[in-house]
Amino acid sequence: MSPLPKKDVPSLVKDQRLIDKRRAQIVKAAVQLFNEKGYHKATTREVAKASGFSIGTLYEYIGSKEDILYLVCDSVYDEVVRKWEKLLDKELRGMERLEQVVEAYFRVVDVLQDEVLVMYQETKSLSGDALKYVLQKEMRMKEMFEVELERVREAGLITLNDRQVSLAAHQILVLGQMWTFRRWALQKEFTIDEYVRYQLQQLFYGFSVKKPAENVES
Amino acid sequence: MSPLPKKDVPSLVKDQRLIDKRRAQIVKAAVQLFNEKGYHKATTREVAKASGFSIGTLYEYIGSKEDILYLVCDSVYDEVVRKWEKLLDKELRGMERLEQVVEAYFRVVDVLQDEVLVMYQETKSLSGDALKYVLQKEMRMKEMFEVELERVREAGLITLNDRQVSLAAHQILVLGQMWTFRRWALQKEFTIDEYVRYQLQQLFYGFSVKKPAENVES
Amino acid sequence: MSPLPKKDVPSLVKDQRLIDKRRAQIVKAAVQLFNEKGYHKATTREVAKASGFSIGTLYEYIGSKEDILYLVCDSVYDEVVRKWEKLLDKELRGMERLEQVVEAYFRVVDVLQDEVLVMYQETKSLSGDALKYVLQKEMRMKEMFEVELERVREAGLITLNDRQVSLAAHQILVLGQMWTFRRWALQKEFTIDEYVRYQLQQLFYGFSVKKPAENVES
Amino acid sequence: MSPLPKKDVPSLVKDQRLIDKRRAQIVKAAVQLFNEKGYHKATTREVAKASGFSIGTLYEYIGSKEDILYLVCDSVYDEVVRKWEKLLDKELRGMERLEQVVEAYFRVVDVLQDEVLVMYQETKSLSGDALKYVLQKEMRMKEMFEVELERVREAGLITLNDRQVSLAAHQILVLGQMWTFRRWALQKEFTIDEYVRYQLQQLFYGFSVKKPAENVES
DNA sequence: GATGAATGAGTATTCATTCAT
DNA sequence: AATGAATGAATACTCATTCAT
Repeated sequence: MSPLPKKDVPSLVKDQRLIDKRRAQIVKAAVQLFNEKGYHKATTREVAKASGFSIGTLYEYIGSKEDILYLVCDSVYDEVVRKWEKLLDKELRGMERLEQVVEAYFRVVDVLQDEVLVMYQETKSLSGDALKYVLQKEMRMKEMFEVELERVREAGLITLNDRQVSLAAHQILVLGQMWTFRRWALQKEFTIDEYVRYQLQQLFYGFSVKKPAENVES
Repeated sequence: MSPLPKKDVPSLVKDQRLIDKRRAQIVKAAVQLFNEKGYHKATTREVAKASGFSIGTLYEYIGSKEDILYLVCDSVYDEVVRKWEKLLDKELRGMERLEQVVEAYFRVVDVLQDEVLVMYQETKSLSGDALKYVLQKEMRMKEMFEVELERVREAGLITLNDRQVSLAAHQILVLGQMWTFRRWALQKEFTIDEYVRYQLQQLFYGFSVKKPAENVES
Repeated sequence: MSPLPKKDVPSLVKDQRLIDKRRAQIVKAAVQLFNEKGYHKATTREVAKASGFSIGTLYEYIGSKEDILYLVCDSVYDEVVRKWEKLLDKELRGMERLEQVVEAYFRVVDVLQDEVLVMYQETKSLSGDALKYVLQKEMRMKEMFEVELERVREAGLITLNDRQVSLAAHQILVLGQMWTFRRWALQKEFTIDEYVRYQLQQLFYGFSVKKPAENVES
Repeated sequence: MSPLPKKDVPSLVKDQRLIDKRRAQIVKAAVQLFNEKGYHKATTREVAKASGFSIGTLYEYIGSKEDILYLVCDSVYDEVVRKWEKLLDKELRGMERLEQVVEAYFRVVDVLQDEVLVMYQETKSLSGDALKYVLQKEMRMKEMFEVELERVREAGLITLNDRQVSLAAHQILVLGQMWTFRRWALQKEFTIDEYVRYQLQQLFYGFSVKKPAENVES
């Protein structure tokens, strides 16, 4: 898929190599900080310090505090997708492929917990273009699940209509995020392995209703 | 169920009737404001003004800005439960009962969208006791769903183990909240009626897998 | 001596008997409060509460917070003088009379420690007329000592010129106050009895220089 | 004598040279301001403005308003001692030495009137450690006088017991401060030269009682 | 490119005072 | 006379951002 356009984050520095390096430092520091205290309570000074340079230098690589948040959200998305694709075995087909796609996503979220949580909870603090771009990435991810669901539907393995497929794609996305934003409860009850197993079961078979009452969807 | 303990919010005013009235005004104003700009960007002066009184008066009824957020979260929970219980038809049994419980919850969330969204997104900004009390209320709601699920399980209508029941309860809760925090996408695609129908379908029957691959849970 | 004019403190209440009673309550409460936290850190609400009535009632008897301080300073002075005069034995004459006058003053200060300390430390927070009236009372007290000193000088018992007499009167006044404002140190080292004894000795005989070097005052 | 420990006043600025310079500005401005309106009525913005920089800059060099007061008290003490020591002629001995010590102290107080007055009147507004450290400096000064008094006593020039020496040291300290806190009266009546002369006379010889009545101290 | 001192608009909170009941 | 709810000016302190070195 074609990479989505990114919001332009201004920098006073010319060397693109350096910009990338410094911004990686910033994102790493910011993720940790935002996790601990939240975006609003973290100060730019703290981000600079945690990034390993001065406040002045920080502002050589960003235009505003919000840019930091944008960089975080943007790069978290990229990393999730990168790691996720790495996990996929291209050979699988059918339900197994779908299972694998979902499981891999959940496992990446587990590994990038802090990152995903921050992106998830603070995205709403973005404004204007930044928000637009990040939501586009959200939608792009959702579409990836949609594509997979359509594939199994075309193979005749599931019987969902278009709208149900779309909703299911949202659902998968949210169930991954849920592993982070409800971790205060879920991670006391379940390991990631259990979470993957039970959620797959739930997604595929629901409550395992024994004697289907009337089918809700005619 | 016994009402959960509440955090003590200090007030300089003695008349409890008046306190309740003013705090209701505050909560109403705060919900709207926090929805528009978020908890952190809303100022106490704005809350006071939107509540219809001066900043000084606001502080006669709360001890700190965080108290406002606590009042919002606490009262939203109470209102959700109150409205929800009102919708329930006590006559129903079995899967129909469960269906109704979930549907009623989704519909209440739809009606109280702004309130639920604020509670949902800003709870994390609470600290100390306030956070503890609000999370207790979250857990209490989850337990309500758990009880319903156990009931149908005991009736032999579904085949989930204890942990799956717990997870499913979390899930129902989150699917309600999801209707608010993804409304930017979902509410463009679905009406609340559709959302209810599809999510019930999904919860009960999953993807309607045609030829069950190997069952994930042995 | 003719009573000095007092600053007019406005009251909405007509009954002078009641005014006096309430103001006595206010002064008593204020002295304690100002001692604990100082005039600026004590709030009018606290004064009202400690006085035994509401903030509204407080303002029926005073016009402003500063009036409270004025009432305190004014009444402390009056009480010091009243108690002091009570202690004096009118029969004494000469140095014994002077000794007694000073000793009685020190002892009254000791009894009214909290009151004197507040008056002493917070007088400077008064403004305009209030300050003027209180300083007049200070001067009046100083003059009382001056009169006594002049009396013994006229009896030929001491050899001080007019200016020295005036300074000595200031000194006596300050030595009394010093017992309160340095109590954190003095009252660990001395009892009031000792303080009286040593200060009288010092006032009358100085350092007990053995072989008077050249006399400083020709 | 070993310098007393100082309370740590936090600064966001790293250059110690600059910190010292800016704090000197702050102290100078604060002394003037506190003299005019008192510590409580002076605002931090006023201090900043009078210091020649913005409120933000002020807070780069202090942690709280109280720190300003602490800096004032602390530096006033240091300056008094510094200036005082400069005035002392190390050659003098005996009563002349004592006379000189006291006189020099009074003269320094006269020069640093505003500073001493502020320190004197506002010290009580300090809390916790700050107060502790400032009172330690007070005690240190008192001990300096004590040492001098003991020296002349050992030379057999005066006949005071240990406790009288201690009290006399307090007294000298207070007589210096008195020149500032009663300046509204004293400085109308006396020049500093007169004040020095009369107070020395008083300290050394008391009221010049002609025919010692009974000696107070046996 | 890096630094960090300077800036000042912005914000939560307090508290003396008023006034309707 | 007494009450206490309402008011809003005032104030300490923060922090994103700039810019001279």
